[in-house]
Amino acid sequence: MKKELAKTYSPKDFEDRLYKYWEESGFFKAEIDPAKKPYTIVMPPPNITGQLHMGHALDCTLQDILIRYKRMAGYSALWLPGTDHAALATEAKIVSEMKKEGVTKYQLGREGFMKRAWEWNDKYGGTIKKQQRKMGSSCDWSRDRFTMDEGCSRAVQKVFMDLYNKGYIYRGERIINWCPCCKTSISDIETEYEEQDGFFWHINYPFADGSGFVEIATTRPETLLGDTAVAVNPKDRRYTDIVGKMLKLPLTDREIPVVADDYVDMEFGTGCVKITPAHDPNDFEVGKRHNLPVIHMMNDDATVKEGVGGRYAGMDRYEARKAMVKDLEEQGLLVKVEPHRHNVGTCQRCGTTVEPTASLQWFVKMKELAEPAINVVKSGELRYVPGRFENSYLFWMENIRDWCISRQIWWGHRIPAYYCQNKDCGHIEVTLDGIDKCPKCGAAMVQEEDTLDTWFSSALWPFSTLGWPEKTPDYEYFYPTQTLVTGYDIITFWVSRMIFSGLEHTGEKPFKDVLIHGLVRDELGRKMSKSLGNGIDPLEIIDRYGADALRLTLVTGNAPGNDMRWTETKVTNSRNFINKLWNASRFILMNLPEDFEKPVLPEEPAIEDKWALSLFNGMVRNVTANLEAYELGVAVQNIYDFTWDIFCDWYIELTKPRIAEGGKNALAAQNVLVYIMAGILKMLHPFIPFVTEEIWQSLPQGEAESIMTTEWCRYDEKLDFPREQEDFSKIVDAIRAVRVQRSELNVPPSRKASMEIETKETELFNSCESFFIKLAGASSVEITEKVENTEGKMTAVTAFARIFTPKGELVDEEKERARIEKEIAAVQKDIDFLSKKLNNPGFLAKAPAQQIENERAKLAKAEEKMRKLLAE
RNA sequence: GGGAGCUUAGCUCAGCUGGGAGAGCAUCUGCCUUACAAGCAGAGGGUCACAGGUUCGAGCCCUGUAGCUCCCACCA
Repeated sequence: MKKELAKTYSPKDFEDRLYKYWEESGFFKAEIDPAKKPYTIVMPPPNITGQLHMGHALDCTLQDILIRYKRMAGYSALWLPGTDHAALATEAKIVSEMKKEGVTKYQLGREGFMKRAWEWNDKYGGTIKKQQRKMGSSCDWSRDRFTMDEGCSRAVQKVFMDLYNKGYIYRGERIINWCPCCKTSISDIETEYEEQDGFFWHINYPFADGSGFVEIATTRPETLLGDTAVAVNPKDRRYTDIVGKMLKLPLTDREIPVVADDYVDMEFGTGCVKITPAHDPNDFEVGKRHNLPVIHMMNDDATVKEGVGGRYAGMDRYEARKAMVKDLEEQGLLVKVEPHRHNVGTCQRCGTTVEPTASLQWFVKMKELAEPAINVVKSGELRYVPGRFENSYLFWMENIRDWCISRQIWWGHRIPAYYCQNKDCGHIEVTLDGIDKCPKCGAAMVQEEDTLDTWFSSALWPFSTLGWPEKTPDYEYFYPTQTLVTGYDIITFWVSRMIFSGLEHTGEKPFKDVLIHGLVRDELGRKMSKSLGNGIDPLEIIDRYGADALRLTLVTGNAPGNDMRWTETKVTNSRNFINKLWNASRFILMNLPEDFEKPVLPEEPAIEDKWALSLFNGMVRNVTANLEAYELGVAVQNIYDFTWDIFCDWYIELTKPRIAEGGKNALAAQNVLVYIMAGILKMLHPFIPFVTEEIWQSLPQGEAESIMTTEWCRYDEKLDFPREQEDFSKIVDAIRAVRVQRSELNVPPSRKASMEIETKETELFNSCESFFIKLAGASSVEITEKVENTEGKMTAVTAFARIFTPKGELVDEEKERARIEKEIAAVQKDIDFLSKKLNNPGFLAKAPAQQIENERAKLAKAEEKMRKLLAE
């Protein structure tokens, strides 16, 4: 005997227990099985600084749905979990934690700091995994990985070597974005621009020969200290004669030339631009073209440098700005100050205004690597879902710039490059084995202090986690993966880099499909953020409504790639649906005979059974097709509609008379009920795994103990009953029509009424008479035959019923008349519409035959209905 | 400046390859009908942003306009 289902749905009572059961049973573990096809998803690794937020919850839910579905559909499904060391983000957190203790990372030293960082990982790396378990994630924890574990690190080193040897990695001086707070370079995409109110300072630079001034305009006057030229446009008539002249750089004793360069926009500002090659990307390029010196005027912490800074040396950049502007004003060189709104780059991690700085960094040459990554998407071999995200991906890839991969932080993969300490030799050796003597001159070698951009390791995630560069059995079987699920916000950061890395290093695309989802926003459509404090904690929702309700909410009514708003009512809707499922199961179970073992469909099912089975069968087909198309929202809607509208509202009600009657008929109905219920549970299991398992284990379904290990329902031709489906839908329509009448005539359900039904299909209606009594409140039903239409053929029939009081009078004749007239008008409108269409020669000539046939049938039906109405 | 998306019922959103507009919530009416009031039976509510075009036929395809959102680039 199966265990009994609790009276009320209370997810807390079973979710944790079931997760433990699944995990202990090893159901999440993917086996290498040559008889099965692999289906692999690698989980986007959350940061070890992370707490589960709604974005994770959504990400998690989508992946788990796909994995559970594919697992049931017969694939060897691997969902590989892991975490990301999140270099900069983690280091920033640790540093600020240390700050509270009054310790700096330099006091600890590199080794000490790394030790502390690993301790951090031990402490926090696991929290998000625990939270993912609460979500019901069926990932294979035995294959759990970390971007800095041994295998992933080896892959990183190997990739660095390979790229270096192929000439893709180089070291060079470029303008990078420097964060003075994190004291490291950050990549372009880690820089966020925000509009800020600033000023435009107009400053006169005097000519060295004392012949007047050139007026320049700048938003960052302090960078004047690094100026090495002033540029004008060569086509600018105003300035042709000053090109080549020397200027005296204010506040310094340096002289700088006027150069001509196309980069200068004549229309903007004064048409004269101060050139600071060390602190502006455009100026850097101008400087290269004109062989200008590169003068750094700032230290790592954005204070003014000793030596070039004169009396401003040691001041903070903003302090220096103030002081310099004041001095310029006193010297009469400040022309004017205009308010100016402009975009300022800030650090994604800490929000500090970044300082563009020329510096020696490691880069990956991207142009050639991007090429195959572009082609693989253009050719359709690798697909984004929805496809529109291919545009932004391709745009980025086609305009890609070299990737600055070195970071001046400690937490991460240290670059395996070694520098000869002999200045005259200067040899650089890149090696995985370490080296302490220069192979050229024998002097000591010292390893690069910098570490790699965190995305350098996550770019390898789909294959490094499967054992690459070793050709492990996992790698051979599970790679390339099938689907990558992630938000559109990290397409450039991550997805694009995985694609080119996969192609370059494994020769294969790392995945076939990229399923993109949107953001979960708050009720007002704002991004959920810590600063706004508008985030909803998934764990709190789980606590209040259960993980299933949360999961269902996150997929319902949402199309791929679209943002969704979080509202509490959506969760209650989800919970209500699950509750409905729970109670339907309880109804089925409470009436089942003790010895019921498993559902066996009756030899000759009743018409309503066939109707329900046929609709169920169609639902299975639709849901499967939608899952295959990643239309998870539509898929779940299909099941929702069938379960609530067809199964609960109609079919269960229809079986009640038979069940009350008992015996053979009852048993037939119960078999169908259990059969369909089991099917619904399976179809819903990927979406709401816990409750479906809990019910499954109480249901005598005759299959596996865990629903996780059962086989996905397939469309079954034997369950297709088009004839009965159509016939019985007429009964349903007729009952609905009676209900409408009752409602409009204010006849309460308790007041039984006698009914006259006119129909051509007397046999059908006679066989279904009992349903009118049970579901339409009929005290008696009289079915009379309506004979043929003009052509003598049977047409589709709408039954026409009239309700009488127990005494036999028509209920409320006046209202009834009004109702009929209203209906006549409606039907007339239909007829007009349809006949107009069918009299349109263009339609008849060009529309598909099937379409014309459909319209004809509809017209005939409407006309039939009209005749009946007029007969009243 | 470049690109993408959105605009459908009071609200939040679906609507697949073009064939008489859908769901949930909210509103209104009536129901404690022995699985479920976290429920049941009904009802009302839409010029599918606007203007053109293609088509026998457009929420859907094309062009343009307006408003909103996001991404990328960033002029000193």
